Amino acid sequence: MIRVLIADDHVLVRETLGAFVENAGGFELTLVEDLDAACARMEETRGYDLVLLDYQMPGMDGLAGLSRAMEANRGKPVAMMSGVANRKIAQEAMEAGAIGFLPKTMGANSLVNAIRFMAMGEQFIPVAFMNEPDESGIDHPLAGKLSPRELEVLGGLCRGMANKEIARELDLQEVTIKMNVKTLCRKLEAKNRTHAAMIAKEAGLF
Amino acid sequence: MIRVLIADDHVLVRETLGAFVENAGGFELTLVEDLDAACARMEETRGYDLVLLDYQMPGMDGLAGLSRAMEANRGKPVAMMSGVANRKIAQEAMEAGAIGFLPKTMGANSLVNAIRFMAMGEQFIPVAFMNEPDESGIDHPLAGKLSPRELEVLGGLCRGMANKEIARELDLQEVTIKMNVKTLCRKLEAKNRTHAAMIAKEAGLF
DNA sequence: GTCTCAACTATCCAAAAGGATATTCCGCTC
DNA sequence: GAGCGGAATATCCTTTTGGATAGTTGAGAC
Repeated sequence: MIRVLIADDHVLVRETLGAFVENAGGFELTLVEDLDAACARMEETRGYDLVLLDYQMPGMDGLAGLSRAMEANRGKPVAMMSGVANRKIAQEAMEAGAIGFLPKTMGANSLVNAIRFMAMGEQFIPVAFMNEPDESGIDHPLAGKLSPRELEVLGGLCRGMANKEIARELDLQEVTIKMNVKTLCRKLEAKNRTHAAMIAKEAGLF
Repeated sequence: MIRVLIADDHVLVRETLGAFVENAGGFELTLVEDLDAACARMEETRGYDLVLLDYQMPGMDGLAGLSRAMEANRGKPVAMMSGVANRKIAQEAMEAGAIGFLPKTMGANSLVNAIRFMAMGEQFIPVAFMNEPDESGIDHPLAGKLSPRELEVLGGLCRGMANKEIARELDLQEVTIKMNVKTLCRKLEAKNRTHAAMIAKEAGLF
């Protein structure tokens, strides 16, 4: 029997999740509704084979709650789950020592397998979740602020072109490119063209 | 019963893997030793719930064999496994449509779970595998060619610093930095400092 | 010891980049 | 049509880069 503790403040989630896992067989389940209760149960029982924490739940306070739970569970696997969290949060959770991260969009059957997986000490994150387009990048905080022309020039910078070359390519005068570069640097808060190019690259613009 | 086909040219791997999966229960296993045999079995049986292919096996020819197997299995899950492949290959395999990628370093128990997972159509790659340092980056075709000093200077470039600033930081003369930049550009085949910085960034050096 | 090589330094020069200001041209609004 | 703002241009100037050539130093090879 795999001993699992699930902590989620939504009754609905807790119950349906619990029912599904129970039904799959081989699990001894405990359900609680906040972090305090979860830690208390861990202390009592000297740790579960796997603890599943909702990312946003009374007492969690982001990843601080994760650390608390990991301590209470005596180093045995603790995973996070969330209906809204994005890839970035998942990665931070893993770096903080979580054994896995489950988006609630996951199919219930897959979820049972994931639980088995993590209970035996294997890290787990759904591949689809890791590959989904990074939301923070969709509305590039940069691209919106730059004119089309400036984007073209920035593209030239990223290819290591000189102002003169960019000017030829865009059929403009060199001075104009200089201007563009200057405003680019201002908008991107870059010290110079090289810095601007790096910022663009960092943001994944090119 | 989950119907699984495992194709690997090493008898040892095939047998131990097979024994382990068989032992876990719930699987109907078929073992073959090359891609041709695998495809033949898929055609005969109208597809397995999951097909596991060794990355280097007679008939595979890299990822070409994967495509062939996916077709033969009528769109049902096909995964790759390998004892030597790195992250890059794994990603390519996933992009080519593999349902998962298993390094042979994986624990046998985890492996059984992974098979269950993939058989129900969920993508799977071990997190530890994805997070391991990218081998292609260890011996950066670049890093090896550059002296430690040049790497420091390149770091400065990537932060958009002027020669003078880098010189102050490294406690050298500006002319020296100029030299370093010049040789950097030569070694990286860059047109100028901006280009050099972009190449470094592209290679993941900073 | 001498030789060699790499890293650093020194001067000098030309080109590119960066910055300031003013002008023209165009499309827009009022 | 007057007024306005953005994009492109022109002129002028300073700083930074890029490049060539040559001299110094220190470590290691012979």
